[in-house]
Amino acid sequence: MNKKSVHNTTTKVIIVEDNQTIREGLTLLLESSPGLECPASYESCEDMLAEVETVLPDLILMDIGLPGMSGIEGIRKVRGVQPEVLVLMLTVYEDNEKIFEALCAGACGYLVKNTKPARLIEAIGEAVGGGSPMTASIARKVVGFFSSSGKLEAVDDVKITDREREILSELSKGNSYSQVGDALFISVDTVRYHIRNIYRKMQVHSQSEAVAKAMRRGWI
Amino acid sequence: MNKKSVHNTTTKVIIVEDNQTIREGLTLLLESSPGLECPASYESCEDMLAEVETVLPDLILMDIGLPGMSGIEGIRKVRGVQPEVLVLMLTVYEDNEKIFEALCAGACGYLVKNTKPARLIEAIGEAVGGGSPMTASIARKVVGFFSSSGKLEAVDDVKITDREREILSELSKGNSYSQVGDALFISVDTVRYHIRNIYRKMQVHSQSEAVAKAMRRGWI
DNA sequence: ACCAATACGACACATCCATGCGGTTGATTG
DNA sequence: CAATCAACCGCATGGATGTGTCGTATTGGT
Repeated sequence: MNKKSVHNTTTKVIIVEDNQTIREGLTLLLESSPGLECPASYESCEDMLAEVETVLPDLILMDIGLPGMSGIEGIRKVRGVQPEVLVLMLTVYEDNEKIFEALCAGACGYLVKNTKPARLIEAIGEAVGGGSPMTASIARKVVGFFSSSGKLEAVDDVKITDREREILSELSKGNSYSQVGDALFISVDTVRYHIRNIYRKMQVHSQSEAVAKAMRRGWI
Repeated sequence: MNKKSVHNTTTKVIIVEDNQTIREGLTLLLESSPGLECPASYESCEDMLAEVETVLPDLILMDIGLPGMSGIEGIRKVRGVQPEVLVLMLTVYEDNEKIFEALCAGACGYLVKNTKPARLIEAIGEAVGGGSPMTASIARKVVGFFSSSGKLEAVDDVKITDREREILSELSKGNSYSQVGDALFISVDTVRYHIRNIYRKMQVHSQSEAVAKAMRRGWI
């Protein structure tokens, strides 16, 4: 929580958007909305980053396709110096890659540029209130990421036992067979036994391959 | 797209909820909403699964804490037989684990039980329309998952070279030193050389540990 | 011109791994 | 009760790995 927001009730929103028309339109919209103010707007992340520590915004409306530093990189940079600031993407990109890059970088919401003014104001309120505004289709993509990762790497019908998972986990920590045996209170030969079964089930022939595959499948 | 939904404009919503009062209240709400119908409701996943293939619902309102099979397991089961069906969670649980399990299992949205009737009806429309309705705080948790995974594992200042990354990648595919050498057109001993450097930089002493660590750091 | 970093190559050797074979025990399930 | 399965244990062996030490070549930077 920064000092400014304690002392006033308005939410400071700044804009990073290279298109001047859009930028000015947004500024007007924000300024005409009760509870919001727009103390500054920028046409590049570099400009924004130069001032962000004096302006201390509560929320940043961020474009992606910008001259110089991309909006994605801008998120990382600004959250490096102002970890509490909220970043709301407002862009034309609706492809998975951009969406996930932005969210991984720390954006708290993602809107597309044809969003109606009223919805945008509402979304800013949502973000400030602890939510993550997204368009319907983007929300579905985000949620869909989990159900696809739930399937993970189309597991070809193999199941691994708890014990085998433990063994793999120990191997991934760099333990040798005998160390794994000590850790799990079994003999080296039993470790071998389990690893044989793991290799057979996963159709691999080395520790590294087994560990890598297991990690991609979310087993360890 | 199932046959039924082609021939009528109403959305079939069924309910799985063990509390009779809530179940009946929801049924009334759905039936009184234009465009929605509620042909059936169940107090357990088992009951629902027995009829779902004849009822052919468009959407399922699903609780989690149920007698017998949990709602989470119910999602997996029902999507096994009806992959197109939408599942909207309606539960009291708001902890990360339940949320992510449900989404991984294939739920398309997640609401909590104190949701207002009007919002619930709206959410059903959103889900049918290709969205993923969630409460604000749950949306933030979902998005927060990405930003935390984006950080990966705090890297203790080490960098590996492109060549070293290639080597690790080959090892993770299960290739032996000589196979890696063949793949990258270098000798086995050079592979050894690179692996020595990798081990030194990462402070590990086995392939598995190196591969696991590299994957957690997003290097491969 | 020199230094540091990177990539490449070679030899040696103790240890570890992958895989073959053979077993026993207990719990679950048809 | 027989069958299955997970977990447990042992032994043998060729080949792979981890680590030591020694080189050369190229490249980018001060």
